Amino acid sequence: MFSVPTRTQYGIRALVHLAMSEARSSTSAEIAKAQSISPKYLEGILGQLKNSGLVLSERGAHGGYRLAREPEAIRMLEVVEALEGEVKPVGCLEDSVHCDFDVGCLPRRFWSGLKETIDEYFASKTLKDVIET
Amino acid sequence: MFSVPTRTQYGIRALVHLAMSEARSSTSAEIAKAQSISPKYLEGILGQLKNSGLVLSERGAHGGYRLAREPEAIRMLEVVEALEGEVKPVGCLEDSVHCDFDVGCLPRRFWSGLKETIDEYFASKTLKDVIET
DNA sequence: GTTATTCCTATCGGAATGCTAGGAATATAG
DNA sequence: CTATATTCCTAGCATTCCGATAGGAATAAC
Ligand code: FES
Ligand code: FES
Repeated sequence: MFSVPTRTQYGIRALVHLAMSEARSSTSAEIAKAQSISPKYLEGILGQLKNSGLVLSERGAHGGYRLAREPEAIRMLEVVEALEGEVKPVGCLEDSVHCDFDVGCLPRRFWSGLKETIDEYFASKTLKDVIET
Repeated sequence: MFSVPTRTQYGIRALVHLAMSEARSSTSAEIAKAQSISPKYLEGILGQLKNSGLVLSERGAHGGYRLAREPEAIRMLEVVEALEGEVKPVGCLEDSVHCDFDVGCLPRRFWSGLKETIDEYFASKTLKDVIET
């Protein structure tokens, strides 16, 4: 249960790779090979990270990707939200949407607490924490 | 992200229903109607909860389901594991399985910490906590 | 033996996931 | 200016998973 999509796992591995080779920029193909990730698939993932402002890119020969900020300034919550959207255990956590449970929705608070717990974990970790064993 | 399958949501709603009507036993159809859950689908879910020893059942006329223990003795971790299996964010958390990341696997600890965080949340809540607002 | 119920197994449509393909845009090198 | 290296964009596809449904067998009460 709660399995993390490969998209997110790969995205994080890619960021780890970039963090380890800071300064110089790495190409998508290089990262894919080093991390055993399907090259074309990774291209799309890096695109997402770029659109979210987590990495910078340069096109053309000698192009590639590098981190937009230092690892300690990249919160993992940002990363997972960039890759898979907000953590939302159950759909009914949106405002004003309520299930039709007649006696009022008891599980709601339970799920809401779960979301907070997960969000806090992700928010408390930075990319630097991830690469430092 | 991290959306909880309806299977688990329904299972918990069913347990809540049973907890609210303790002592007397409720039929699957009755719970399904009260909770707006597909009746046949719920049958299977209750079967799982029964096989995990969380609810007791009686067959035949006047049969039905009831909690196997009091709500305060039912940890939510047991419930979610009964319904969806162990919380396992990434497959590589199993012992001795290691990804082929060449410089050693840095994200591993990150995922492991996530699993612990989620498990602790579920383990800290009982069914009684869920029904008490 | 009739009725109410749990229990078992099989199946199915639709959505999501993980991945692949092809090529356009863009930058560098020579 | 051309060849090359790279990001970027869009479409499509195979497989798996999810949520749900169907039919009926077993069992217990009355
Ligand atoms: S509002 Fe989510 S189960 Fe009720
Ligand atoms: S052991 Fe899981 S990503 Fe490496």
